[in-house]
Amino acid sequence: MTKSTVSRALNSYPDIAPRTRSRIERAAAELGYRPLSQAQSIRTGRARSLGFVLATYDHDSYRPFLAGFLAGISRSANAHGWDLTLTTAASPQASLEAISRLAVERKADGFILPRPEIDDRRISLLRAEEIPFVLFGRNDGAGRCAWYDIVSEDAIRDAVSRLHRLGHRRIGFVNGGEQYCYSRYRLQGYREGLAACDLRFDERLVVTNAATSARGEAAALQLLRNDLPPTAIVYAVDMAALGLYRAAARLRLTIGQDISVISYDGIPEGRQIHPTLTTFSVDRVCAGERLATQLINLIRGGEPESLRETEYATLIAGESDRPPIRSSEDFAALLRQAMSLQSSTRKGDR
Amino acid sequence: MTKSTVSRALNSYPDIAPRTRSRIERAAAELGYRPLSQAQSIRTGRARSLGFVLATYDHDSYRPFLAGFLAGISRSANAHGWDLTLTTAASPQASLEAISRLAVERKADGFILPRPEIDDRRISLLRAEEIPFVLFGRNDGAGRCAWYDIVSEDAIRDAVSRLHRLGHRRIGFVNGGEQYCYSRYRLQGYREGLAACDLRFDERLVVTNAATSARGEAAALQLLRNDLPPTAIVYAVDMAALGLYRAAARLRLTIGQDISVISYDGIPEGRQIHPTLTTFSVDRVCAGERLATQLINLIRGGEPESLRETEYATLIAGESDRPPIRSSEDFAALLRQAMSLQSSTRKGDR
DNA sequence: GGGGTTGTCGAAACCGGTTTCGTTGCATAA
DNA sequence: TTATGCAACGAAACCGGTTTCGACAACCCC
Repeated sequence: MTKSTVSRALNSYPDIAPRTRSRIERAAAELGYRPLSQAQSIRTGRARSLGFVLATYDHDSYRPFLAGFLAGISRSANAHGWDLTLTTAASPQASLEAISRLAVERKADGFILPRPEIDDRRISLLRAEEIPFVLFGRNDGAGRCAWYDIVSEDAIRDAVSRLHRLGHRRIGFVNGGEQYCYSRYRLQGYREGLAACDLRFDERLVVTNAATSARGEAAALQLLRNDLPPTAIVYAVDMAALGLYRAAARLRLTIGQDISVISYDGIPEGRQIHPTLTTFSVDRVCAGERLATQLINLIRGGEPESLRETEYATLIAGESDRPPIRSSEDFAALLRQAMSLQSSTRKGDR
Repeated sequence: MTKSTVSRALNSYPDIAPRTRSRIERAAAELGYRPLSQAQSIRTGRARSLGFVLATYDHDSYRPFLAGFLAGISRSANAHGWDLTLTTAASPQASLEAISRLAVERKADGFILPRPEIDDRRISLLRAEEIPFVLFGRNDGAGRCAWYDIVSEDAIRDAVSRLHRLGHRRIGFVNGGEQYCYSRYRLQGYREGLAACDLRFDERLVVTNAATSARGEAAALQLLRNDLPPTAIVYAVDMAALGLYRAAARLRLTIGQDISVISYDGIPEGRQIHPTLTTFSVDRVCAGERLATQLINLIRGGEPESLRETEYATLIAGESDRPPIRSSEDFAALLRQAMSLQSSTRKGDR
């Protein structure tokens, strides 16, 4: 019973007799023996660890989810006997360097990449170095990738339909960062929703690049300055939708009455704000779990094409979407009044 | 120039000639050579990695800070050539198991423990196993520990003084979780503040165990039901203070007029809510950096007693603390009216 | 019954380092 | 001049595993 026999038994080599193998396995279980991953690593090159680079320069929107997302990754990784090596990066360049560093130092055998961009340099790097990775989000242009994604286009489409059923006929859309792949899907969902309701696409009702509440507020004001303003707005990102609450407060508008909103993400603040936000919620814990599992399978030699999963967002009905209480024309008149009032009193503020 | 010479040169052994050492160092720099930590680990037992166990069962209050905190840890660790191994735990028991696991598998050489509790089982475990750790927060009962902490008692004391200067004479206090060490310090700060202003401590003005917005809301209602209610409340935790906003909205009170509030933490939501929250902000990035640096020094053999640092919270003045507009008696009358209105309309809500 | 497979395991090399020990050369003291 | 000591380095063992290779016995076939 030498260590070489033990090693081969535990790694399911074919040249170990079934009886020997089970004896070894039993003994290992009794002694609580688990091979040190570092020792394995120097021969195999595998660290049994997943890499995750947290981009601190990225907008805030996923921070509320961070704990849950990490919990999902960690839970799944631990279940397979793997661990999570985390590092942060303050710039896109630093992200790339962090990935390379973790890879050459063999601190991570593969990476989970959140929020893929259209031309994502992380993907080019990882592919060039032949390092396994999974995307949290699809990337159509990237070829054979493994990914997990929420079909946000479905959610946005349903949001439009839902508002239409409530009686809204001018429905705006505030999208997230254009560099991200998700914004294309969500815009597509918005267009699909309009088409399904026989509404015309009007580019004056669309604002993009709003993923923070400040941007979301500016976007709302921009939309509401339209000649024929929307009576409802679909936001692609919850954090931005919170900006609408601020804009509404400024203009003395009541959300759920003067203007409706449905958003996407499911941040906890949406349940606490008044009126509560109707939003499509994403299960980040589950996402983390699935991504970790997929990445481990990929590292073990799975085919990227077979490691693709999608999930649906679930509607959390709040109080922010109600039937319109007036026509778009009347709303326009009200807004003109509110905005002139707003600008004339602004200097007196504070 | 054998590998043993190189190893000793890079690890500053004394039996290497200065000339040889510098030659080796230069060559290593040119080739970009860095010893694999796994290979080192099997002989030295050190993984050059810090452990952090994220407690997902813990209340939400530090989630907004999580990214920043991790960024601080990661930045400092990387600067020293170390890495961060993260895992999550869904229960206190799971926390302990996660710590043991990471330690015996040598995935972490030491741990950063956030939010120490009065009788913290993590501390007993780590001490019993002789594993290095640093606390984010003091723990007077734990003996020779290294820690980094914000002197929150100073902040709370100053909050009381500030409200007193504004004219408030009935000042309530809503504390966080009693099991945590920090709540003792903050209560102490509250008492010091009262003493400095010649105000009497009145236990009816103190609520404890409120670290979430739901609890904070309930705490506010409890305080406002007093015969002589506070015209200002100091909250030990921002998340709980957000609950006061909800309570105020219910009771048709305007924060910064009918009631003032100063809180502690500096969560970003405080800047976005209306009126903006006056709060003492904690620099979590810096905390992470310092903690990681201290832990590395501790692992390298530093004395725990010499690895203790404190920092001050910085006041972020918002609009939530203003002079009282009426006496506590008048406020009590107003509240009685508001509360009866509230309870009679409650059934009609929604 | 002898030679070739096949199944099973031990021995040994190896991974990339660290650490101990022994050797060498040189300076110093006897 | 020779013994002594020390500085500086190489050789080799070691850490805890993995992987290759070879040995041995049992089995099969002719």
